[in-house]
Amino acid sequence: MTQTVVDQLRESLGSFPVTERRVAHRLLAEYPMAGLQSATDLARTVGVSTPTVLRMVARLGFESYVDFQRRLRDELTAQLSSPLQKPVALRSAGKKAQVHAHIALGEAVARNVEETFANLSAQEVEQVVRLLGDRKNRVHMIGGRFTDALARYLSVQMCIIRPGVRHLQDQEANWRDQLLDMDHRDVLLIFDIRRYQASLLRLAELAAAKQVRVLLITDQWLSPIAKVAKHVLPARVVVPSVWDSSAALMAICEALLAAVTRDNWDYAQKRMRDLEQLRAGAKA
Amino acid sequence: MTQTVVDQLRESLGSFPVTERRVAHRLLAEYPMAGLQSATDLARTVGVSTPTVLRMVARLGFESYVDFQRRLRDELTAQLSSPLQKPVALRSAGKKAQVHAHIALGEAVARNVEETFANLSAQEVEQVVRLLGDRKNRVHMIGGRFTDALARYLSVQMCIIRPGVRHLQDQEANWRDQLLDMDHRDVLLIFDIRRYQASLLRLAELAAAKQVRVLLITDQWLSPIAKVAKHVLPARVVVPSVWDSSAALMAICEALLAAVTRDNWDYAQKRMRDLEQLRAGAKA
DNA sequence: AACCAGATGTAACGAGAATTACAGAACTGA
DNA sequence: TCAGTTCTGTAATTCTCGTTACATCTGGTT
Repeated sequence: MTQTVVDQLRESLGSFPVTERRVAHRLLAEYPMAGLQSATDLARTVGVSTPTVLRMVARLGFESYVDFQRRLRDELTAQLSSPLQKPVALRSAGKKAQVHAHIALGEAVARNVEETFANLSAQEVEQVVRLLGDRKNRVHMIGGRFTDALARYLSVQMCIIRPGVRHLQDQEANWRDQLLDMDHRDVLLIFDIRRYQASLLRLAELAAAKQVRVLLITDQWLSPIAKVAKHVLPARVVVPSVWDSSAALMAICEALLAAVTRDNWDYAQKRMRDLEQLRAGAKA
Repeated sequence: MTQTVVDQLRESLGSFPVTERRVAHRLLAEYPMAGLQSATDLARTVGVSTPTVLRMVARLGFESYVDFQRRLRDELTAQLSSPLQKPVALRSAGKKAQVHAHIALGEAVARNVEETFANLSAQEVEQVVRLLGDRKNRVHMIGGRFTDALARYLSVQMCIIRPGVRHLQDQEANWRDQLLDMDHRDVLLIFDIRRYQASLLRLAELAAAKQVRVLLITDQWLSPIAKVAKHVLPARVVVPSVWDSSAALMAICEALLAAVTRDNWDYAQKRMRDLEQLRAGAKA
């Protein structure tokens, strides 16, 4: 947007005829709502005729009054997009918790995410990011029964910004084969929350024995895999539900992804462009 | 002002008929600008008829559409009067943001989750829960490139507490076949955030045409699927990263799962016990 | 004093809007 | 599956609004 309507108004208002200037002033005084009424209404409140309003708008360089209003709306949406919309209170609920159980859960998740990040070691995060971002490393990801979705989620996105990333099938028979070719240049990212899965522990131990760097994303009580992992990132998972929440784990994934992307931005950007082209080519 | 229009919308939206609800959602998504257009324009962008918009406004208790618009304007002026006019400062952090960028992201995710739940309609959540919990319905889930992990996540867990839940393969050829057997007893839960996937829209349209109840979990700008969906649950996805965050979507999943589990607790508990036994048997 | 140009309002026009009535479609519960 | 009810879009109506042409007025100039 080259210049906002207010600026235009202030600037050229001086050269306007009296009545039109009055309109401009009203507009500035009640900006921008005054301009979202009908031209007739605006004219009435200012005490001039409708055409005067229209002429003023035309003098500003707009094709029509509708044009002018559209412009105002666009400006407003741009401004409103960020600072407004703050969620109403929300904490107040209290006894209503029963009625709106889902709200309580949402609160809990938000709190979990906060606490999770407050408890993360900045250094550890950095080191994990470096391992995942280093293209000399091959990266493998896997998760448990529920958390495997996270391994998928992260691997799909990580694949976009760098090569050598794969999601391991959680069939034990499958990853046994994969393990064969792994060595100290491999990184294995495992997701494991309670109830911890024995098969994953076996995998982690075997991998560690082969000098594979094992990274673990787990709950606050730490999966036994922590014992063989090079880095551990714990998250809060408790919510008022029968189930645990993996949302904080996902937030960690997203933080890692954001960091890796940022640290390898030049490379990633180029790669993403190439991918776009490939895809576009496939469609044509 | 007793109650803002947004509140009214969120509160009563759940008891609205489908098309009117769609209007309400668009209104919430682009609040309040969407309501300052002409009713006809709004109707067009939502894909319903003008009278539907007017009926929705009437249902909210307004005398006329003009009345409604006046109210919106008044609210806006009240809000705009002081605290705005300045484009978001917020950046203040500066270099510290660089060092602990992951913390900033965590904060943003937490905030997103809060706002997401604050903006959900309790009724709509309930209705979705009922649809997903009703064992007479077959339930299908699918997501887009990134969000499909969520579809997987939720389906895996939902499978545990009730039968008839499946995750659709996101290959277009695959779900085309599945669609053949769907009818009014089926529920299709779709995840779709920007950039919205054309294939999912096709799926949703075909399904809706076959009387399948389409549920949509999307971002705050609403996937075009909203036009054919029976229920829409929007989430905040913006974080300080190149990527969008799906964490709030996951929180919604978990809220839904918690509610469905609670509402069918007797059945679910029994089923889970049976599953345990089966698994123990397999191991022995 | 007469004239002229820009400014302003009045009135008529036409487009598009809100509103209403109605008929067909979809949904609900037996 | 079928009746009764609720939704929803179509189409006709009415009204308001933006737009335009024109007449009046004002102030400054010859």
